[in-house]
Amino acid sequence: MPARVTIKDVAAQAHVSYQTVSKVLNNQAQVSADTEKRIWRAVKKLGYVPNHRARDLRIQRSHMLGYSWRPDTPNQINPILDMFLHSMVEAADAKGYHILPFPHSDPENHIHSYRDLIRTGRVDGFILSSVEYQDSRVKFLRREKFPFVAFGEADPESDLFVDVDGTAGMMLVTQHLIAQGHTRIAILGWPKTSRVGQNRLDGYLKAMREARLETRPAWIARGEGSFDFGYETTRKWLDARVRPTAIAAVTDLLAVGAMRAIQASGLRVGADIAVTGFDDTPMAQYLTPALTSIRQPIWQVGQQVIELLVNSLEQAPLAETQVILKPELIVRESSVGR
Amino acid sequence: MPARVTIKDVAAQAHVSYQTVSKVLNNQAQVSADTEKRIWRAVKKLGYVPNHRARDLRIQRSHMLGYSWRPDTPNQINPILDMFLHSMVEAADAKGYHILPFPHSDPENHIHSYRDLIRTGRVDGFILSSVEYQDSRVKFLRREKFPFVAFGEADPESDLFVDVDGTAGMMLVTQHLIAQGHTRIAILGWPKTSRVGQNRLDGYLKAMREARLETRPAWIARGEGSFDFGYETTRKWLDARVRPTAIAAVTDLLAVGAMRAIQASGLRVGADIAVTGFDDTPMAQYLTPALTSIRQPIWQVGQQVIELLVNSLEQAPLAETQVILKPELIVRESSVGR
DNA sequence: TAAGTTAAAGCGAACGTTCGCCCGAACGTT
DNA sequence: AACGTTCGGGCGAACGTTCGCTTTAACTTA
Repeated sequence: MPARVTIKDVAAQAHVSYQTVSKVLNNQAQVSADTEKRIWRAVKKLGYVPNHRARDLRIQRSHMLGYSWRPDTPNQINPILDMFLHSMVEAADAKGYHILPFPHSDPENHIHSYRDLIRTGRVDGFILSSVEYQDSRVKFLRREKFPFVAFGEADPESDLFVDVDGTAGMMLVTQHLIAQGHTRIAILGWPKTSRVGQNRLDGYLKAMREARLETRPAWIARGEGSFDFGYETTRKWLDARVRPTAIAAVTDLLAVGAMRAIQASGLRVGADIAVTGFDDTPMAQYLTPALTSIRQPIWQVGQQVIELLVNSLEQAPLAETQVILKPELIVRESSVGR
Repeated sequence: MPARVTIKDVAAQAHVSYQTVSKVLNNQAQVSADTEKRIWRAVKKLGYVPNHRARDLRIQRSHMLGYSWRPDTPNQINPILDMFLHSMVEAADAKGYHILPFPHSDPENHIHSYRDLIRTGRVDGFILSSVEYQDSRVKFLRREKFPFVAFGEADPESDLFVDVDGTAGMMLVTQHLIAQGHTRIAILGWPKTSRVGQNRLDGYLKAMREARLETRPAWIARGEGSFDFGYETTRKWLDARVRPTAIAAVTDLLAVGAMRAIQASGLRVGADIAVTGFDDTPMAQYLTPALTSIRQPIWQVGQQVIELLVNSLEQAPLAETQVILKPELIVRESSVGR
């Protein structure tokens, strides 16, 4: 490990006091063009880079943004994480910040991690994902007046957030099915406690209402977003006297379960019964038939989240405090060819 | 934001000098039981937590471990990232460290990011993944004598690394196919430049040799690990005069391509031609038929990587410097039922 | 010419720790 | 009684910055 080159080395090289070097570096300087030039030359020559540890201590900021994500249940991956994290890391880097991922413990000890990171001065702000109704993290951070941005609608009144319009997404899907001539459309949804699930369901309901189509309570299923729930529910629907001709799922995994159930009963997905997913998981395109789904603009979400957070940290004027992005419909074989 | 409570506040509360508090906190103390008790009580009462920024500056460490991963090519996800990162984050946390993910730029400017993180004192060490032959990062860090651990075999002579035995994995798969009665087994592999790809191919070759089965050059395909390559290559094999009865792929995605080609030509995967993948991507279990694959012990890799790195940073004795883990065969429908 | 104004750069202090050295008291030894 | 040891704890300094105040010199202005 080579000897560190500090601001004092640069100062010596340029024949000025080290504080003057600091001024030039943060260009808040009253400095003659000549000395400025000398200083920059010295910086270049010695390959000086400011030491973040010292800088952060002095200015009482860490330039770190905390992020923790929900650990996956064993068989469910988080297809979004990769791109989301990558997007945030890049956006943060461009603004001189870094992302600090930390363990997402159970809701009980949850707040602990947040509190500790604040107290130890590790982070300047947080990014929250999977925000639910009455989220304890939101409450805590708001109480502490500590900066954060949520991915997912937090409190419309006061908080910063970025969200993808799930209602619009589900409307897109439902309208697509209707355009294909379907009228008997069932939905595989999430529990009522899920904010995201509720939004998506609303989109389905709205599209159905606008098309003046009947929604049967029996065709609105709510459960966990698992393969099994999709499979079993679909089986029941297939066994019923009147079958739906299309099934819209709020998750790709649920859709896969539905597809399997349909295929197991000898019917063809797409031709006999249309199926759609949500999230456009990577596997969607590789299923047989390939799954129609809704793609979220995750990269943009990451960029926006960081933009909002950094601007608020640096007291920059916020053009907008709440960003709602539109998702995109990806039509594949599972919902056409009737 | 509540006023920070510093070590001096604790000292005042306990009626000692603040340096004494520091000693107690780092229990390198010559302190009477009485004062020690007083100090701890004060710490509790005030809810004191040491400020990491200041501590890190003083001791010249950051307790951060840098990690950057290869950004995904658009259609390929990194199913491993989620669990790997999570595993590392947890392991690091347990030892008082944090993971710092940073942008993985193109190989050219690549080293820049590493150098900057070192110079600015942001990190104490690095975790490298996707290590290839003649990896420039490895060369650089070795030259700088900066601590790092590789996921993937680096230099057996000198470096710390954790790897999953790809050769063993591919042997497992090949032997499984042989046990199912297959003798004409083809392999979908990666280019020669890929270290991982070479290891896996070796496993196939070894298993075939041990079983005294013939390996035809035409049945050893090498290309990028894409769906298309799997699809096209398989089509060619199917059109040939003599067909393989089983196809082992070094990637799930390649296997999916193969499955599609087989199904497109009216054959049944499993019953007519067996297919196996590698990595046990989450989608593997949801394909029809479900895909036999090899699961890597990613969680353990993450734990071991951190263990190695932290121990080497803290000069702790290293029980082992190079860890090779065995993968696990997951048998599903795509390779049975002949 | 004296006073006032401005530009350039220096200087001390502080951020919150840890580290190593020093000092005094108590104790035991010859 | 004088001397060495040990223990408990205090003190100054340092890590590498940034911040705000002060000083010096040069330039205006009346």
